[in-house]
Formats: sequence, structure tokens, C-alpha cells
Amino acid sequence: MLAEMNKSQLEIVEAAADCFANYGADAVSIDDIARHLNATKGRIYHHFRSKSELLCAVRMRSVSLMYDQIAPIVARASDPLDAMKQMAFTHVQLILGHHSYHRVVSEDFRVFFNRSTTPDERRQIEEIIEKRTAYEELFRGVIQKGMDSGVFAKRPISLTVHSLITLLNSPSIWYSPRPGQTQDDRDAIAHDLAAMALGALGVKV
Amino acid sequence: MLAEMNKSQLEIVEAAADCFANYGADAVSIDDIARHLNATKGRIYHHFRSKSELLCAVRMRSVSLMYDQIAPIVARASDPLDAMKQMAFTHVQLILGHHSYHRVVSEDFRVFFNRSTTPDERRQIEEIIEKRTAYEELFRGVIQKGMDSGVFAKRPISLTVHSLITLLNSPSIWYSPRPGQTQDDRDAIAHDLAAMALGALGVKV
Amino acid sequence: MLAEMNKSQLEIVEAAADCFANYGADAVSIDDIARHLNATKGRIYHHFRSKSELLCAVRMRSVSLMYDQIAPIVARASDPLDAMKQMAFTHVQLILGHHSYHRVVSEDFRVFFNRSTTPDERRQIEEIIEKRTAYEELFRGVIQKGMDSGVFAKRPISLTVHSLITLLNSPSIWYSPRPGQTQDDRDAIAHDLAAMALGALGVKV
Amino acid sequence: MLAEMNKSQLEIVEAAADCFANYGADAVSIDDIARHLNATKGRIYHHFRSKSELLCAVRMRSVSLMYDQIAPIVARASDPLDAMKQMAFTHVQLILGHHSYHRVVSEDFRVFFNRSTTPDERRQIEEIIEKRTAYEELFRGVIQKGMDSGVFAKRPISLTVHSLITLLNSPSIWYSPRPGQTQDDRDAIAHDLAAMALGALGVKV
DNA sequence: AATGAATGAGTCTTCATTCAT
DNA sequence: GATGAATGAAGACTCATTCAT
Repeated sequence: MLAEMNKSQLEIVEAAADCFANYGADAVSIDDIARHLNATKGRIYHHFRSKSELLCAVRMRSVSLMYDQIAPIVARASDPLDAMKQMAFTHVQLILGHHSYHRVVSEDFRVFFNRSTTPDERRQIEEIIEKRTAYEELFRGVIQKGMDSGVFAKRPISLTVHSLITLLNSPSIWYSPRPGQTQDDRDAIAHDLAAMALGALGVKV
Repeated sequence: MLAEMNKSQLEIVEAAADCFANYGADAVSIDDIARHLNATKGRIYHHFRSKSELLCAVRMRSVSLMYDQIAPIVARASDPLDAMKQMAFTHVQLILGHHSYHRVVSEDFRVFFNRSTTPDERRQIEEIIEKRTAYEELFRGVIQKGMDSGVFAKRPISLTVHSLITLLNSPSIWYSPRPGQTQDDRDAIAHDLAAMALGALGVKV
Repeated sequence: MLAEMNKSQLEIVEAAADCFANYGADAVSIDDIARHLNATKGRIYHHFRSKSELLCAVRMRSVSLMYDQIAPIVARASDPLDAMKQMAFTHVQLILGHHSYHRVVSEDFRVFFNRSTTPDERRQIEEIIEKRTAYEELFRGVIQKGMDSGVFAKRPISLTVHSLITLLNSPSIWYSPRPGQTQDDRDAIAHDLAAMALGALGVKV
Repeated sequence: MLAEMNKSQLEIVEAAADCFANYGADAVSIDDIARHLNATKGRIYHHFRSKSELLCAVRMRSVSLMYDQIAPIVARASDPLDAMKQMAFTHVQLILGHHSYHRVVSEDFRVFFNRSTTPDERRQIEEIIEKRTAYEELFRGVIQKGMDSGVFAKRPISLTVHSLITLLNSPSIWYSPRPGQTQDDRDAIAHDLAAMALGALGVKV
């Protein structure tokens, strides 16, 4: 469902991500997104059945963008330390590159669960959570291996995974793209944050 | 302004913090908070001129609770490493102890700036930002000293401060208090996160 | 009821008249009036049972101030022309002198009749209307006599009375007292308007 | 802006004028107007952004209706006396014919200025004031000429213009259309008021 | 595919009024 | 006499959603 998107839909999702990222999903009306698209809300409702569905699409895209880049790294990498170095760096790079998407996601799921949801919406949310959990599993697996082999400090695994991902997500909060910024600047940020992440895992530098 | 609060007001702020934390500030109506208090909307509006002002009060209380605990540590501590150990541990303890307040704060300020705000609201927001900046300064000062003396890894200071605080805030997102949980459990979490924080700063463990 | 007022009550009525005149009765809250008095609304409610009652007091005072000045003129005057000259001049003088009161009155009674009114309020409104009618009767009597004796043009009496009073009331709309203004200035206005009024009655000048 | 109106909007403005005229603009809720239209609030808000904007539309229509009828008279008329005769008569006829609109306007602008107004609202108000001033200018020009040529009594021009228009507006306060009333009845009223107006200007009858 | 009109439920806010002190 | 807290009803406005075209 959430995965297949044609060009029209993607255009809408991009606009929505932009708006949601800048003003917060709650503060943005369908009309706002339509205006951003230079269209009327009818166009949006032609492609998405509800605002909720549109938000789900944004989130799913965010998680998928991450998953699709990180999963191959895990598959390829030989040892946990090496894997984690690449994962952390790439994660931050993706955050910086798709700032709009990931900023939306850094808001959590409270809003989703405490609203009257249709069965359809619930299904979509579950899909997203599933994907997100799968993404976390990538980290969990690598970290667990690293702890077992002694290269990472031994700490409660869930705490470690969640805190680490929060740390890597942090630019979605404090980073905002500026005119002069180059790819090198973004790489530097990714590099520093990856170093902090490894330090947080107890890797002796 | 934001600092002085009588009992009636504090009661309302506590209720608001609870609601905001559980459902998100946007999703909570003044009626919801009133219901939580077993009172009517009017009671809230008698003490706070707007929802915005109430949200400001919650945020200000959150930052103040933090600041008041951490500032003395900085004042007392002899060296950066020792200071940071205590700061990180205490910060997490506070997050876990006043979960409602700090969860509200982990949402950022977009909502504030992208809304039509009255001069009064703007003043309050500025007060909060000032306090929050002062809080960050506590960390910035200690971290800078640590970097200068070589006990912390040398990295861009702003990135380091913001990421570190985000890391220490992370329990506000993934932690939820459960019935059986003891103080020891919370201390363990604080201990682990503090260790991760120090690792992130490049301290050789 | 409406006539007897002690000092406290008069002070409140004055403040209310000021506020009502400047912002319109609907736009003024009891709190606004209280603020104008440097007091709380409790004080107002101690003396007046409702906003409606307060408004009635203002209106009654307005009509009474008029009636009390004009009635003696009618009683004294020998002929209609002479009477009307004095009445018109004095009416305008009073309007200019008690601008706040009379501006409130120039709003008509729609608001009163289209609201859910208590029997008490209705009684007060009737009292005011009675007084206002009595005031109009003063004009009606003099005008009728003038028409009969041929000194005023013969026209429908009700139309004539109402239009004439509206004309004399007009400064309550377009006049606003200014710092430099003297009694002479006000007298000049009264003189001109009285001349217009007599002209409107068909008096050959 | 305020001038262009399609059929939907005009229908709403008519309903609003009716309601405002009968109960006063403050006493009428958007829901009242919607009920009058057999529709919902939403319909009104689809066409007008606020109650204020709707009120502006009513006022603008009122002034425009007047201006469009009176301006040609001024343009055509040869001498001030003749012009004023027609202007006064027509003005009253319009008041009686569009009673709802003009009654709304006889309320003044206090409410507009003493409210928190958006830039947009202010712009609309200025447009109305401009038009109203232009309307007054029509009278001012004719009256000035009449004074200069000695056919009207020489008096302060502003006082004269404002009082005269107030006099001509007076039916909007005391006149209410009744079932049996014919065009002849209304013409009689207009005729009498016009005569009073000319008398007020000092024309020897 | 897309638009504009319309709906209706919900939200913030105001305010006259009451009441305990 | 006067205050401050609290209530409850009402009103302006928003916005996701539906529908005819």
C-alpha cells in the first residue's frame, strides 16, 4: 500500500513533508499543503483518503529511505564496529539530506494512538511501526554482536538502541539547511556524530 | 512572570503537563485539561489567559526544574569530567522523575514561531528561550573546559552540546513509568545514559 | 428606582457612560468598567444587579438630564417660536456637555427588545421609554402649537418631532471634545444647530 | 475588493444586512445569519473570512448604493438649490427603500477602531471611509456653492454637512416598513424630509 | 483529475453572573 | 462593602471531509 507511489502522489508527499516539517503536522491544514502545491485540496483528496493517510505516507517514506540505505550496509559488513561506523555516518547523512521527512518522524506516535482511528489507518500505522522496528533491529543486531564480542560496552540493549538512534536523529531537531552549506559541511557533521555514537557505545577511540 | 505561581496555578500546570505529555500539546483541548482537573474551562482561563500561556508555563517549569538542579553542580564541581558525570546523571534522573514536564519540552519551538503570536506571548517565549540557553550554557562551559584540557574529544562545540542534551533527553521519548519501577531502576537508567554521554564526549572509560 | 442614586452608584454610572460611549455598550465588559474604576467587578455587582441595569441607569440619567433642563423652558415660554429657540439651543448644549451619556443614548432600543429580558429589566426599560416619550412630548407640544399658529410649516407631527430631535442629537455622533475647546466654541455649535433646527421647522429667517 | 460580489456572496450580504439591521451587528451571531439563510456557518465562512469582513461588505454596499444614485444628480444639476432638492429627496428614498442596509450604517465606526483589527480589516475599513468621504464631498461641494451664491445660509461647512446627512438619515432610525405602506407614502416622507433639509440650509420657502 | 461549495463537529476564548470569604 | 475564584453558556473561527460538476 504505502510503498507504491506514482509521480502525482510523490509530489504531494514531498509538499506535505515540507509543511509538516516546518510547522508541525497538527498545525498544517490540508489547505496549507494544497497552497504549497499551487492546487486545491481536491487534488490531495483525489490521491489520499485522509490527512492521516498522507501523514502515514510521509512517515513510511522516511523510514523506508533509511531502511533501504542501512540494510545493505549490515548485510555487507564483516564486523560490528565497522558496520556501526558506516551505519551511523549514513544515518546522519540521510537525516541531513532529507531533513523534511525525518523531522516529521522525530515526532513520535502518540498522536496516532490517541485519536479515533479507522481500521484502515491502524493497518497503515502498524505497517510503519513494523518497518521502524525492522530498522531498529538492524541496529539491535549489530550492537548486540558488538557487545557480545566485547567491542561495545555491555549495557541494556533496548536502552542502548533507542538512545543511540535518538542521538543520531538529533540533527533533525537542531540542524536547519542554510544557503551556503556544502556536502562537505554535512559530511563533517555526520562524521562528528558518528564518532560520538561510537563513543557512546563504549568504543575506545 | 512565568516563575511566580500560586497553588491553584501549579495544580493547573501539573494537569496540563500530564495531558500535553500523553497526547501532545496540539491534540489536547482546554476542555481535556479541565476534565483532568475535574473543573471547567473557566477555571483555567481565570488563571491563564490562553492555551499558549499555559503551555509556556509548563515549558518554563520544565527548564527551571532542570536549571535549578544542575547549576549548583557546575558551581561546586572541581574539574569538567567530574562535573559532567554528575550533570548527566542528574539530568536523566530529573527527566525520569518529571517525565510529563520534560516530554512536553522535547517538542521544539516550531509551533511557537509559526503561529500568530501576541506581544505578550512572544515575551514569554523569549523568557523560556533565555532560560533554556542559560541551561545549555552550563553544559557548554563544562564541555569547553573539558575539550581545552584534553579530557573530552575536540569537536564543534554547538553540535556537541545539542547532541549531548538530546541524548540525555532521550528517555523523555522512550521511557514510560510503569507501576513496578523503583528508584533503583531509574538510577540504573541514569547511570547507563551518563556513561553513554561521557563516551560520546570521548572520555576514555 | 432608576432615579435615586447615591455617590457610589453615580461614580459607577459615570464610568460606565464613558466606556459605553467610547466603545459601544456591547463591546464593553463589566471588567472593562471595573478597570476604568480601578476596582473589581464585585463592586459593580454590589450596586447593580446586571449589566443591563447599569445600561438602563446610564440611559435614564441621559434622558433625565435632558428633561430636567428642557421642561422648565417649555413651562416658562410664552410662544412656540421663542420656546423652540431655547429648547434647541439648550438641547445641543447638553449633548456637548454630557457627551458620554448622550452618545450611549443615540443607540436605539433594538438591543433591549430583542434580548431575553427579565420582568425587572422590562420595567426599567418601560420607565426609560416613558421618560423619553415625555421628553418628546415637550417638543411635540411646542411644535404642534407652532404649526397651528402658522409659525412652523405644517407637516406630519411624528416625522417632524423625530427628525428634529435626531438633528439636534447629531453632535453626539460627529462631535468629540478636544483639549482646546472652550464654552464659546460649544455655544457656537449650539447656535448654528438651533438655527438649522428652526429652519427645518420652516421658520422664515 | 469589496465591490466585486457574486450571487452567492450577495445573498449572504443581504441576509446579514437584514439581521444586523433588526438586532444590531453585535447582537447577531454568524449562526443567526446562517439560520436566516437556511444554511450553516460554514457556507458564510467559505465566502467571508470573518464577521468583520461581512459587516464591511454590508456597509460598503450601503454607501455604494447611495453614491451611485447621488453622484449623477450632482453631475447633472445646474444650480445648488436644484441639486440639493433632488439629492435630499433621493437620499431619503434610498434610505426607505434599502432600510436594512442603511440602518446598519447609521451605527458608527467605534466598533471598528476599538477592536483588534487585522491589516486586512483595516484596509477594508479605509476603503469604506474613503467612499463615505467621497459621498460627503458630494454634499459638501453643493452646499459650499450654495453658501457662496447666497442661496444657503453661511455656516461652518463641516457641521452643516454632517448635521444635514444625519437629518436625512433619520428615517433609518425611526422608520420601519409596514405591510400597507405604498410608494406614495414613502415619497411623502422623502418630500417632507427634503423640505426640512432645505429649511435647515436656510432656504427661504 | 480537479475544483469550489458546503457541512458539521470541534476548539479557543469571552463574559455575565454567582458565591464564599 | 468588596474581592477573587469559579461557572456555564455562547460565539467566532477552523478544518477534515464530502459532493456535485
